[in-house]
Amino acid sequence: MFDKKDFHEKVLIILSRIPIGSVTTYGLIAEKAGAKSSSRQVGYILSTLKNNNLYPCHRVVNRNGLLTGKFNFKENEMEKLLKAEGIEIIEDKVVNLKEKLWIPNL
DNA sequence: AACATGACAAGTT
DNA sequence: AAACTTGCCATGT
Repeated sequence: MFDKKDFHEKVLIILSRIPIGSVTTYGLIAEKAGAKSSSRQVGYILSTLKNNNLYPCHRVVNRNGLLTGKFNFKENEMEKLLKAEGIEIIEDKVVNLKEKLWIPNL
């Protein structure tokens, strides 16, 4: 039984634990937060955070490694932040995603 | 209250 | 392999 508040909370917790230099996906976060099929809501939550800079929103990409949320940032802020952490981006996609991917664990 | 939309993902064609 | 379809569910109109 997961109510939306729990889900939201867990997402934030997981989000705050993404290591520098790694990325993770909406689906993985959703799964660890207890609602495997709610990956969409994860993105929605991030958008409501409005890039507080309190959470590393830029380290979340879709399962393809594509920077789907980049338009929520200033121009190419997202890409810049990731590159600054050593993540290579080509054509808005994370290069070698498998290596950079961080699997959330509680 | 009903309907459309979205920072996704998995399955089918 | 790429395009299309379906499931999902909180938010906004």
